[in-house]
Amino acid sequence: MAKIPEASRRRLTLLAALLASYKGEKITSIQMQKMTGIERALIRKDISLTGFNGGVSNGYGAADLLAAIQGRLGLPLAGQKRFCCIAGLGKLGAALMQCGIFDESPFKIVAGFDSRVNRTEVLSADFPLYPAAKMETVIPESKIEFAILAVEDDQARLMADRLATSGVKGIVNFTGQVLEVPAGVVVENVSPLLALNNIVAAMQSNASR
Amino acid sequence: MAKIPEASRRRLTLLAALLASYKGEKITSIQMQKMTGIERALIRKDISLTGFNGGVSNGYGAADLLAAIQGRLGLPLAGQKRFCCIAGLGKLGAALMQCGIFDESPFKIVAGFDSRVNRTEVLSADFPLYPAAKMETVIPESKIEFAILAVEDDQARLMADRLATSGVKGIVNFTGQVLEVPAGVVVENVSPLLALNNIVAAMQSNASR
DNA sequence: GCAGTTTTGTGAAATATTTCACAGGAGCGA
DNA sequence: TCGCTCCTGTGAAATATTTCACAAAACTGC
Repeated sequence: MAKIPEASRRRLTLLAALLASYKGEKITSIQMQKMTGIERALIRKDISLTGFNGGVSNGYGAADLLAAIQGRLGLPLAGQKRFCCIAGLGKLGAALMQCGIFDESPFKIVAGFDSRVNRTEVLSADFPLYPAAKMETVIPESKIEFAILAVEDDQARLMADRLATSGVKGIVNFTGQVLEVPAGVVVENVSPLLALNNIVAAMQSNASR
Repeated sequence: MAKIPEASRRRLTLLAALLASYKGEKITSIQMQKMTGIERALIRKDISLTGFNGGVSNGYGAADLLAAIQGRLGLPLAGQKRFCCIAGLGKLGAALMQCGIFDESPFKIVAGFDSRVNRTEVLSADFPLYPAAKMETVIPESKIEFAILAVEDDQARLMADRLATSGVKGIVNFTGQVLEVPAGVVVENVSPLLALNNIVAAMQSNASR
């Protein structure tokens, strides 16, 4: 089966998110266009990349379509657990670990790290918190695949290195730093500042159309 | 001047982030490739879209290149202030407003909103916090252009609507919901869950290459 | 069951993006 | 200054992506 281009992958993940919270039984490409802003012909092309073929002239079965996308992209299903850690337990890292965002998801946080011992001792969570020095042993032992990076900017690259060295395969990067990681490690940048800059750039571009 | 395609824009914003923290005077496309993973020919093409022409055979002047990218994309400079608000003052929203991430940036948070009055009264910040009912008046009055959306998923769409109606032009979406916004409003999705899904999808794709 | 309407799935055409490859400018060491 | 090296800037070629457009499939109302 051919590889799915990055742009299609991102659209499909977005569609999966949409479908996961969609309440109806059937959904058409027109409705999805309205909700996501993606051109409907493109939505159909993307869906065809998954091999799904259940959209029989009056829309797609939402649940089946979601399953097809998840299957083709290899997205984890609700029942599964894939292990994550949080690196950096400052305000933001602590909030991410406490806010319950991962509770219903297939991603489970099983460790937190901070280089300041007082953070790991003052905070509490329903998974263990370690000093950063333990990263290299805890990550492989706990089979941690992903990390949420929420350290201060000046530690970002060092920590990313250490996460990668420890075996982490994906990093959600909340810092403003651009991370240089070994091949095979995937970084997703979600820095609010970068996001705002992307928004400003998009606005300019729309304006001068 | 021609419009810059979205993919190029995103790469350029990333390069801008890279350059903003770059310590050297000169930088080559090869170094930038190493740090960002973007093919160097593509980096040069992207730079040429900005009209910058100062890369004289031994690399680009980092500061000049940064200025050129910022100028072409219309990114705000360090001295400027563009006003933002935070909608949703739960754990995550409160952390975002307190963690100081915007302090040195051209984005300034000037208001926080929550539909639960006790949140706006218990929390404190160096800008005012309002009940959500005040959004429609405060946003235009304070000339707020951007919002950080950190409400619970079940309120996400409603709040996004209200932000857009109030005149917000860009939303950084921390919720897991896909937002349907009027034309002219730009959404940047930074949900950690969506990010993790994107990472998983990318990993699969790299694996089966 | 039939005519009308809606929507999918998909080749083919139209665009857009990325990669290639190389001329030419600039630094460097002797 | 010369020869060597490194790097940019950019047409042209190679790919990839998106849009178009339409046949075929399935509901709807009568």
